[in-house]
Amino acid sequence: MESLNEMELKNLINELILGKELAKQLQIHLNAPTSSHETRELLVHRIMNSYDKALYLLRANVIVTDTHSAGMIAGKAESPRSRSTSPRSEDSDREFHRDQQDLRDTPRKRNAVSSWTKFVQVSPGTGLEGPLEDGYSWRKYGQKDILGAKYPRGYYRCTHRPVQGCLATKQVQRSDDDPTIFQITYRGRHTCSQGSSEVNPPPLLPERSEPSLGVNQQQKVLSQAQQSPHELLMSFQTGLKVITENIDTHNQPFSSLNFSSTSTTDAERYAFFPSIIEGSSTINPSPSFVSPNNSGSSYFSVSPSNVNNFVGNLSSHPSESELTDIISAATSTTNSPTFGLQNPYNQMEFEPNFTFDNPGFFS
DNA sequence: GTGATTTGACCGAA
DNA sequence: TTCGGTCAAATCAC
Repeated sequence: MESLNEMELKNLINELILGKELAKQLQIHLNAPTSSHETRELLVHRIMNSYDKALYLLRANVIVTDTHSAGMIAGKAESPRSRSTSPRSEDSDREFHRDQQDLRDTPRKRNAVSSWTKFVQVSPGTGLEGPLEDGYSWRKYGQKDILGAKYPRGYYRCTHRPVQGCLATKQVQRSDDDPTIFQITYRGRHTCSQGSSEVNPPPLLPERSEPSLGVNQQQKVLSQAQQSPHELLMSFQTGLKVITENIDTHNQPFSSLNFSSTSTTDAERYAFFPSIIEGSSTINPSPSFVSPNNSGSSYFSVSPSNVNNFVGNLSSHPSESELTDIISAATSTTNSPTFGLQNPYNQMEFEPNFTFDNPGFFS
């Protein structure tokens, strides 16, 4: 495994320190006859969550190392979208056409198509499980039991393939170790109008469990789960209140708090650890930059400093106002329903058709 | 009736 | 020869 970068290392250390502090608290509560069972449970959950995040950091680093094309994970690496619709350099142009040629001429040739992988975790208790809706319409064309894998792999292709010849595909594989984690491997790029010009793609929300839902069913889930930004923020802040309260005097299940519940989602992780995705932490895409098919600035970006503050504050039990400020700052750049904390899956990554070499980006 | 999913068979890369 | 990826008929859902 490659060494963690400074940002990731800091986050990792923070999580481990937090876990240690929580363990100390648990020890105190174990020796205190007045301590309630719920409090102890709560601490156990938080400890596990802390370790979960730490492991996620390490795991993400493995992903960057091992993934064939890790653009989705490491922002500093080549984004798959960097070879998309508006190639700037000759090299990227050649690369683009070679990929297209590979897709057409040798569609079954393994590892010949640009691919990138992302890992998505869902909350087991929310009822919303499975791989994420990612703004594109996919049609399942196969499912296969994979050798050594506990769960079958689902094969999806772009719905617009028959009409527009879009060759984008994705594979969804549930993790053996953690069934709440899905490995989604995208192959090829969207050449359909949906992928290249859609202004307001559906917000990204979890699909149901594997085997996944159809498009219609996914959209049902979407409609059920959609909330306004204000509602999201309010609910988020409501959850934040829990963390600022004295756990000894409240028996509210911690699962209601996204940040520290055992049902940790990518929303939390990505909100806390954008460096997992951004790799070097030097890329802090503006909303207009992140997604070409989402010109409504639906993606909020979390700067490394914000994350440092966030993680640091989290470790020392930040006040509600501090957290609110952080969230407010983070959300101030957004004005669409796909507010990043609710739909984090794309906030730290780049849509498959994103182009770094977009002529307007670096200007 | 239409469109999406399921699933066994087939193909081809490794 | 094995196994991952795709095809296509059957089935399901709306």
